[in-house]
Amino acid sequence: MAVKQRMAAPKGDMPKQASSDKRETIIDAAFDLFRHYGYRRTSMEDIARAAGVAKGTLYLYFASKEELFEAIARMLAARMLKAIQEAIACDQPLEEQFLGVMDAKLGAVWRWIYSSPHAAELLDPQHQLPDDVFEEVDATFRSIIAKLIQKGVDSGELDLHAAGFTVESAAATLTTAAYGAEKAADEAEFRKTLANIVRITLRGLRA
Amino acid sequence: MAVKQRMAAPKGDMPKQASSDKRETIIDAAFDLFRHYGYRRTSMEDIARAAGVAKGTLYLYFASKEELFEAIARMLAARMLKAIQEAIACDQPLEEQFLGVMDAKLGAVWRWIYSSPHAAELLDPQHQLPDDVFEEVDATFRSIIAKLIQKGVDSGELDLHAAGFTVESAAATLTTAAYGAEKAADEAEFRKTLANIVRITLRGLRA
Amino acid sequence: MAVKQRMAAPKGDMPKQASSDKRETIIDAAFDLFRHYGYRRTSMEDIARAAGVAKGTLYLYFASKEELFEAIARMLAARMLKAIQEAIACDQPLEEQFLGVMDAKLGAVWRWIYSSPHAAELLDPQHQLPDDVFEEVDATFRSIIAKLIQKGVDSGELDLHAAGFTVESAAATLTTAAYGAEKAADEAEFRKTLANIVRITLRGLRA
Amino acid sequence: MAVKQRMAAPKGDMPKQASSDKRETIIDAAFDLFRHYGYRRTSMEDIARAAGVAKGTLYLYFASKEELFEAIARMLAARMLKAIQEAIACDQPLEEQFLGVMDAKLGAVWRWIYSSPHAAELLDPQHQLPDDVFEEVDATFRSIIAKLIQKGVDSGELDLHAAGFTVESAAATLTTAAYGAEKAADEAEFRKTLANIVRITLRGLRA
DNA sequence: CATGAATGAGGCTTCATTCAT
DNA sequence: GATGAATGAAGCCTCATTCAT
Repeated sequence: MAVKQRMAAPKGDMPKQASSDKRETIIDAAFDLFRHYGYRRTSMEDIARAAGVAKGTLYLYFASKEELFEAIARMLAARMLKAIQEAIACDQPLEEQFLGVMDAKLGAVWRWIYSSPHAAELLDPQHQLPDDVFEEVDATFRSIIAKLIQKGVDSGELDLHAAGFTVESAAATLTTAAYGAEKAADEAEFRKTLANIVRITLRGLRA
Repeated sequence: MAVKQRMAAPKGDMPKQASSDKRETIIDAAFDLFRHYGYRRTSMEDIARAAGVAKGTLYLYFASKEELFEAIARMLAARMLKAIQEAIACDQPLEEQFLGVMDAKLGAVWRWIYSSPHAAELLDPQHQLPDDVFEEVDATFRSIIAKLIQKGVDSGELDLHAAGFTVESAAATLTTAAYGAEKAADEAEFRKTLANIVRITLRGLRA
Repeated sequence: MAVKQRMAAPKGDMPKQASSDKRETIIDAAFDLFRHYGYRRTSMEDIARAAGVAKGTLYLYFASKEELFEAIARMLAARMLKAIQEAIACDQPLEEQFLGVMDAKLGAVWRWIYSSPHAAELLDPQHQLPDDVFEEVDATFRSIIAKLIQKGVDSGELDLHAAGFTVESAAATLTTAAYGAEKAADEAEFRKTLANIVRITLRGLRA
Repeated sequence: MAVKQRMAAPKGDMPKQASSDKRETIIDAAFDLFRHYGYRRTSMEDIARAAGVAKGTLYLYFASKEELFEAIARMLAARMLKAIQEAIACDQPLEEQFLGVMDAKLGAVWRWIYSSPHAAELLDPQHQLPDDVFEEVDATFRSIIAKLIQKGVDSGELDLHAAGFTVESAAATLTTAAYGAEKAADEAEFRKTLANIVRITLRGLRA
């Protein structure tokens, strides 16, 4: 997975590249094992073997098993943020945009976490994730959802007043309802359920 | 196994009580510790101490740590089933009944599981719960939701056709959306979120 | 297994009988289990169940698991002693008598101990058998063998002098050689091997 | 696995030695303890302490207590095989050769196993030794005994026909009779008893 | 930087023995 | 005498982490 590059290093001044590679190699290997076997059942020994390095090497890049886990979480958060922001780039009908943003976030989580038989363990807050790891992701997500709702209100498509919601409470409710889709057993069901939830809730807010 | 005898105790001699309830004492202690510290971090030693018995005593009632965990799950399932069935006993407007049933199930889960910082671990399928432990609960729950929707359709309050749903898909969607409420941070938020989700989705199905 | 006899006890003065029965019931059950599963793998729980009594009852008859084991050994020693003494009662040719005595002792040991897959454990001196338990058996055995050899010398059938033996050393050697037969895998092999050893060693002492 | 390097150590720096021999150090320590205290009463903790390593280290070399035991057995089997093969190298009278081969095998067993007060436990088939561990040893032993008998027959020294034996049955009988010597209480007695058995049985087969 | 042998605390489970009833 | 629930010491094994090379 990690490609060694000895040739192109003229002096001795560029070990960052290889190092960075090794760091990612480890993260990838660990994430893969965590998803397949869970946090507990994946030993540092396993990770080292899968990454093709010695056990001690892991501790050169991560202070502990827990910190390695956190690094994975941070990587996932970054990917989700990017996906969410890309989802509103294209111009589409309101419902499609809702669906797109939600799939960008929830779908990513689903594919990375919930599709694993050990989803629960991976989400256990025992792994004291620094509070801010997913905070930015959530904030961005909710603000975009709120913006879309506002857009619907402005265009007259939605009528929060009739339903007794504010933009904020509507955004919170839609978001939360959508979370339920993560219970899905497979990706097809996930997509269908998410679409149904978006459709039914938007109907509830329609003018 | 041990028969409870509260009535026929003439004097104050009911030492049988403690012995009979030992199994429950252990379950309670274990559940408490699991919620507070998670499955992994709760040792059999801890449970024994909390239950006020010796370590070996635990094994008189449960063959292993895992089996003790399963006993807890079974107890919770039984309580939920009872709560769900009680929730439809009283006559109320449709939305209230939806809310009642959902709170009976999801609220129970929330209070028992998700309110714990270790909810995730407690739900980890690693603990291979016999497939049928929560099956009856889920089946009952979904069938009652479906019945309520049918009732709404019959009374003309709901119009699935306009929304493009069948009774089944509507029931599934409502149920799933409601699951999202379990993400709530505290019980007040849980109740409010659940109410919002029920309101907004029912509106989406209104005639 | 143990028959209760409540009727025939006129007063209250004869509990020795029943007690003694229970003691033997326990010994029988324990011996059976020890032979089948070995000392370690047989728990006091198992013995109690097999004997049809409660665990605590075992301790009314035997101070410890070890003492129960010793009681079994003592019982076996007594049976062997009886068998050995019976073996010389009948009049027969010298070789037959040798064979008879040896089979009485070694055969008994073989059937009771070595035929068990856990023979080794049952003979582990960890079970500190009081030194005298099998002492009398051995003494009787050797003295009878010595007597038979003397008889052979007196009748001119054996010639120890030519072979360079005394009665004692000859008795010891025959006895020891015969012990080897206990390596046999089944009783048929045991008998054949024992017969061969007796035949060949007696030939070695013939005039 | 680890290569020993005694020669090329210029200074006094041979720490490699200790590391390389750790496996053997553990085996030696464990064998010693097993002989003195038996398998059961020797804990992994004890072995680690005796070998001067940590408990976990034992598991770097042996997967379980049982496997450590098997490694000891294998080592003993190898040593016995070597001793047996060396015993027929030198040219000697028939009886001396018998004695030599038997002492090589039985004497080794006696010194290693039966001299321990826990011989029995060490031989308990509970420790499911792979069937072939001592198979080669036994096969070699018996085949050599048979060869020696054949040699005696060829030279006219032995006369199996008169005694009613074949080479095979004679070999089996001698071998088995010799096993009895292992009952000896100390090494002097063992040697004397073995010599007596060999002498008397060979006399039984003489022409 | 990299290695991997070594560590040892900690966890689950068993079972001989006790004792209140 | 008889019971069996309760005890708790002791045992085997795992694995995150360290450190000398």
